[in-house]
Amino acid sequence: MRRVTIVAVHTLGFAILGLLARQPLSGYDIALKLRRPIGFYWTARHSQIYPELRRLSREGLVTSGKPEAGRRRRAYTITRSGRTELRRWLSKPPARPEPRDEVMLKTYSIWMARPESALAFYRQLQGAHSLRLSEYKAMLETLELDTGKPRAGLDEPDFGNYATLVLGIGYEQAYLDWCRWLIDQLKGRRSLPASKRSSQRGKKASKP
Amino acid sequence: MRRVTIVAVHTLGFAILGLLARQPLSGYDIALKLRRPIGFYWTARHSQIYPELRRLSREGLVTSGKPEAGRRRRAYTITRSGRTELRRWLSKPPARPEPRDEVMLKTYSIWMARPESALAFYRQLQGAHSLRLSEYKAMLETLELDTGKPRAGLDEPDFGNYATLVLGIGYEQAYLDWCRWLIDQLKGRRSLPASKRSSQRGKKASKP
DNA sequence: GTGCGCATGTAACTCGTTACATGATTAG
DNA sequence: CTAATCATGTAACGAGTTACATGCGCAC
Repeated sequence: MRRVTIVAVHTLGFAILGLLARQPLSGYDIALKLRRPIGFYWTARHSQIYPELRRLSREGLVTSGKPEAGRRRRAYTITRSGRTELRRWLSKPPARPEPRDEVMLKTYSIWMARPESALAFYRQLQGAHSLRLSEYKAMLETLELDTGKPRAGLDEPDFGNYATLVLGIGYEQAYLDWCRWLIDQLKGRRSLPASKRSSQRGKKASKP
Repeated sequence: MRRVTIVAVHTLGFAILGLLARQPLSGYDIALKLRRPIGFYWTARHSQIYPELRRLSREGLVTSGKPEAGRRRRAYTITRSGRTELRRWLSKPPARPEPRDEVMLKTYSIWMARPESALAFYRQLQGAHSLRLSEYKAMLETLELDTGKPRAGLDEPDFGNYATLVLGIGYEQAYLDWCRWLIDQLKGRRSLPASKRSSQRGKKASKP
């Protein structure tokens, strides 16, 4: 006999389940992981995490033992049904994201700006993204067996880290290409956008 | 004599000012523009827009005449100080965005998924982004003088549209590269990530 | 013994969404 | 005349942030 329970879990709940599927953690630990590495694509403060953990616990998706001997710390563990719910969520088509990109919004009005201040703005942006790119690359290297080859198999947690980093790097590279192009434009040099320079960009991606 | 007024405008307020800097619009028109084209990087419902317009009006950044003859419609116009505020905002470094990327969050846990459902998931994603890319490309073409050359000058509104589209296209291309790579991985074909296939990707961006 | 990092909790507020509500104009 | 679109407004709710608050354990 199978009990059909309607469980409504927030996205944050799944972020937490995704962490606990790898190892048991306390609320405090989760807060740390939600800064780095997950913080690159999802964040939450502890003021959200503790209530969410209690909710997950109420739903039976995680369990918490008693606080550790002599410590206040209380570790949470994912349950069988927690894993099931997580897996179900993984294959559900994502909610279309509400776009909130302040840089794009500013760029839409770039024609209003004084060229010198625009130049300063986009140079600063370029610096920030370039830093972010090196950070990602360094993290990727530690997960690589060989250049471009993940050390982990498809069913190992590290493959998740690897795959997200690959997108992050692609995204940052595209962003930097764009910064360079735009800065050139602002300086009066009318170069081609990166995406137009080579006609086979991306075309041979799956058939090397 | 110069009055120094501390004006606190929401990001949405600047989105609206950015639109009104191009032409006078009613609240209704703004709601439409905030679906497309601005909707690609910022959105708002009319329930936010009307109150925000009244706030901007109170601050003296926009003015609204009487409703048009016999119509309910009321058009808003940006003021001189509205333009000044907008320009000031443009060069201010952007607030670091709170990342909320559900797809990345799922990918982080991809090792938990059944390969077939993961495959279906990322194929669907690929389709959606591929559609988005063609949409961007079609929009870009209408703004192009010649392939890769904007019709508009740096100080014309259309340059803003052009620049945002260039990033959008770069981003979607990177996203599609990643989808292809990941799908290959899931199928057991261990191809190189797009970013590793050619070592000069992006390097010659500003010096063709 | 004191200050820092661990560890958890809650209240107030903000921004944004959904839903409810109304009325005018126009196309068929 | 009637339905769709234009046009505006507000209330209730939800998710997330900032700020306030507490207490333990350990290193100096």
